[in-house]
Amino acid sequence: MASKGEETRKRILDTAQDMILDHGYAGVSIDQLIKRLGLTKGAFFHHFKSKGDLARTLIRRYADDGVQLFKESLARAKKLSDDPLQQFLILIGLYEEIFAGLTEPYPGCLLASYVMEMQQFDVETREIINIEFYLSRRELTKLIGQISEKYPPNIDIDPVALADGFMSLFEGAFILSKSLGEARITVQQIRNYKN
Amino acid sequence: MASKGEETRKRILDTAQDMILDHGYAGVSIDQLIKRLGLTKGAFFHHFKSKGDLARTLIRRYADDGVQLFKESLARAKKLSDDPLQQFLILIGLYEEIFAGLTEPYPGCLLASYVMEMQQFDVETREIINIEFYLSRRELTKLIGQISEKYPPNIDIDPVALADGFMSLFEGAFILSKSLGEARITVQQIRNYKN
DNA sequence: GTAGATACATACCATCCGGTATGTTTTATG
DNA sequence: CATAAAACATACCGGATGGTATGTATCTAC
Repeated sequence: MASKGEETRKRILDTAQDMILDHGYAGVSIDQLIKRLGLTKGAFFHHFKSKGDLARTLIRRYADDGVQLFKESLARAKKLSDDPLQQFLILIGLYEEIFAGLTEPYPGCLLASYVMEMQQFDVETREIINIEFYLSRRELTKLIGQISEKYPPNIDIDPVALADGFMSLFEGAFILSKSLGEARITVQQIRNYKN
Repeated sequence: MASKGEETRKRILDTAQDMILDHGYAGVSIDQLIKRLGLTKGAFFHHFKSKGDLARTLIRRYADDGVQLFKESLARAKKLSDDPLQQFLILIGLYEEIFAGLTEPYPGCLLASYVMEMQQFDVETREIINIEFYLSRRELTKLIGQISEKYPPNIDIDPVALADGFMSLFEGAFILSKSLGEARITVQQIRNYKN
């Protein structure tokens, strides 16, 4: 079992993430955060040496979780099919499942949230964001490349642009869903787009 | 010609928008803003009665400009063709032109920026954002509906979902372009998606 | 030209902010 | 059970923040 300290640290991270997705990073003060947690300044600064440290830790965790989820999902997809197109469709299906299971107050993407106030963060934090996007792009491009090799499209395509398009659709859906309430359909819509 | 006061007011709005797109709304203080403008507190609070007033005015202007641009572009498209599909493609082309003309430090969308710290704003400000998205969705849905009537698709589609998909792609492209530098290709990519 | 409105500047304030110094309690370990 | 480290609490600080009160210059209209 996790020690008391680690548990508190996790609680801080979780609550901070919730609040940042609603108010933005600069819009969340440490005072507000610890008040909601029922903690004190001493407790917070015992776990994080600054607010920027919290921001870095938070986005690193988010990015790492995202990478792991992608790896696991891709592994599952590869186990279920040898065909790259089928793998891609399964992959999307798995993500669809996850987002369909989420309750109404739609969370949003922490990466996008950070990007919107990029200049607020130090270089290291910004680097984490960039790496995450480049990584996603690379993996998606690889998959799409495999698909277009096996199923030569009638029009010539740019796998990188297609990967970007997919990611854009993904991130944009978060924005819409937040302002309109629900847009999970969009994720499902992607499947129609593929051919 | 605009009076001196109106000019200053416009300068405040323009500079504020620039700064908010880089630092987020909460990340921009009035002190920082007026310092960059070479103004004083008195000047600012003469033009806006609070920071929230600035936020509201700013997003209203942005939304109104967006609506007008859409109307003008659609009118131009309708003048150039009677076919709804062609109109849609021309419309996209016009937007593509605009974004292709922008210089490297990619601005971003103020609406998306606000959405990321939605709880920071009063109900009226949030309402402006919601209305803007609903309006865009309605207009796009109408257009797509006309297209699918004239060119019955081989799979049955949901015009609303397609409109959402388009908007998502649009908004998401802003995020990617901001974190990776350039993604205007994505806009062009949309054209391939249509058929 | 002068009265009033508009457009700014100056000085100030209460509160909040991130951060620190220092204390107290709890927990793990020998 | 003693002890030290870890986990938290309390109290405080300098500066930033949004906002106000009040003054002054500039412009406009009669």
